[in-house]
Amino acid sequence: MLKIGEFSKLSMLTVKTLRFYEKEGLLEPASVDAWTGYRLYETAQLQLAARIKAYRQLGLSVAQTRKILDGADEKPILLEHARKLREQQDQISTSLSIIDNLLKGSDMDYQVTVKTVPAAIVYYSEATLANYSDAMQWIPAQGAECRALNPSLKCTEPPYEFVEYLDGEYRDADVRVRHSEAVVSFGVESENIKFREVPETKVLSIYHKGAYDRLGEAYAFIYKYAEDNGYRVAGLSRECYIDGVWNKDAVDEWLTEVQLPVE
Amino acid sequence: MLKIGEFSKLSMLTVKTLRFYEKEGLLEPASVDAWTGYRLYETAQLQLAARIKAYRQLGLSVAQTRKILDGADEKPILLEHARKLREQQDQISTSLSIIDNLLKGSDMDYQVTVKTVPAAIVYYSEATLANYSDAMQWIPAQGAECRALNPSLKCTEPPYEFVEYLDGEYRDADVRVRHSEAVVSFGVESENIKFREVPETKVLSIYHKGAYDRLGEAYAFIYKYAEDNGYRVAGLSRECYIDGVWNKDAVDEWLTEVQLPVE
DNA sequence: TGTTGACTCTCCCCGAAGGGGAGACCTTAC
DNA sequence: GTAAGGTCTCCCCTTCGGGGAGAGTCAACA
Repeated sequence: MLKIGEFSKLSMLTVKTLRFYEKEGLLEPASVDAWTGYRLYETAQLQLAARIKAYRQLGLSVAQTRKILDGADEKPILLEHARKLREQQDQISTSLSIIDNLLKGSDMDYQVTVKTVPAAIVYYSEATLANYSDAMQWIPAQGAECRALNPSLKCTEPPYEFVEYLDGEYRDADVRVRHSEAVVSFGVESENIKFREVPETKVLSIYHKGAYDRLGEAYAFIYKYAEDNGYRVAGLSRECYIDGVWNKDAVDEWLTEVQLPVE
Repeated sequence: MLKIGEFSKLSMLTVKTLRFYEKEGLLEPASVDAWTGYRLYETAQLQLAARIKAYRQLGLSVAQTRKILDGADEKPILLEHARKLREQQDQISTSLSIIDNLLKGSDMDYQVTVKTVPAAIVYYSEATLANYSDAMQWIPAQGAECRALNPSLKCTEPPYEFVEYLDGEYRDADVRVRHSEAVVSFGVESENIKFREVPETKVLSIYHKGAYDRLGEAYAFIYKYAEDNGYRVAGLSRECYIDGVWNKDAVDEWLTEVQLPVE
């Protein structure tokens, strides 16, 4: 019979851990001295301790380990665990490549985050604009037309409004655009205004501060970022106007989010 | 000014998380209504929120993120974090390959664990034995000789005693062996008995229960295991006799640990 | 004007897997 | 006899928020 400290040295589990495993029902001492409360282990229990240690080293939780020791089939538990480990591996690879990029490209103007944008019902309209600055007149007109068609239709709170560039490539004239704005339900359509449901979308997101003439850099950055870090582009990029001429006087306080659907 | 719920939707951070980040000094609301206590955020803070989110998605802790936001150089923090991530990756790869092995080889008699055996001072002696069963006489004789040379020298508590097979290959006759036993200090040597310090050693460990005639399977298993899972053998394997004829009558209660130094 | 439902506030407890330490008891050696 | 070291239980601590209670606030609807 071994006292807990001796068993600890032989099993390479700390005393704290042994007491914890007893509390969790993983590894009970062979006997407990009724008078002193000392835990007493047998050498034969080293085998069980090693088995527990092996499972824990694989990353299985105490609860999963207990299930297996209690006689559950270990196969599904191991398969599930392997799946989670592979997920973690992917996650770590992505993180590593992002860190590499951060360390290399010292001029990191943009911070990329991954979001999942929820599904939404939107009204939308498409147009070909002679140049970008026309958008500032065109977009409000779409909202006005929709409200004229559907006087009682509410936009979502908070608002979610975005513009997509349908050309898929950069051009500085005759830009094909689609404007969408989230609303609470479907409504009456017209030649110009249609409704549809935009599904939940995983996007890379960056914020651009300042005037729109440098938005191109943001696009270049996010596309390069997606490519460098193994994301597959899965849709048209979106521009969301958060702060702009309607609420900020200073141009360099304008804030625009650029979203790129991925995977 | 946005209420916490609106800011939460735009930033894709939960309300709980925003309050937590405020408490941690990561992201303070632009203002707090003195009367109601409501937190109010500005749209411009979405940029900061995105930055924080980006760091957190890389796996940086809140404390590290705060350091960076407080102006610390992010380069060393990122490098250190990348190192940790790579470590995790290695760990996960190993776990995955072990799980694969477990799932394939359905007859897993042995549970392998990784241990780090602490350094120790040992007395040791080497011999060539005609066959394995001679060991049962030879080993106690070494202990007796050492005690004769060093009457007051104590063995460590718990005892650590092991045998290495110096031939590096299996043979069933004329086996070259080295017996070592950990003691508390160096002592007087003889022709036969020498002292040395065994360094700390990382080993794979398995327990073998029962008679010694099947120990070969344990060796086969642990060597194959090391090879399959990317460990590099870094020394001679060791046999530690835990339970045996000296304290157990039943042969199938004998317990022997086989250790294989790796990496 | 009242009500109702949706937000928001603070405060407290919870997890996973033990680590650290206090205060009390036990064993063993000199 | 005593001093050192081992062991006991009990409590708090870690990370990053999640869940919920109880109370106060806000906005829309009747």
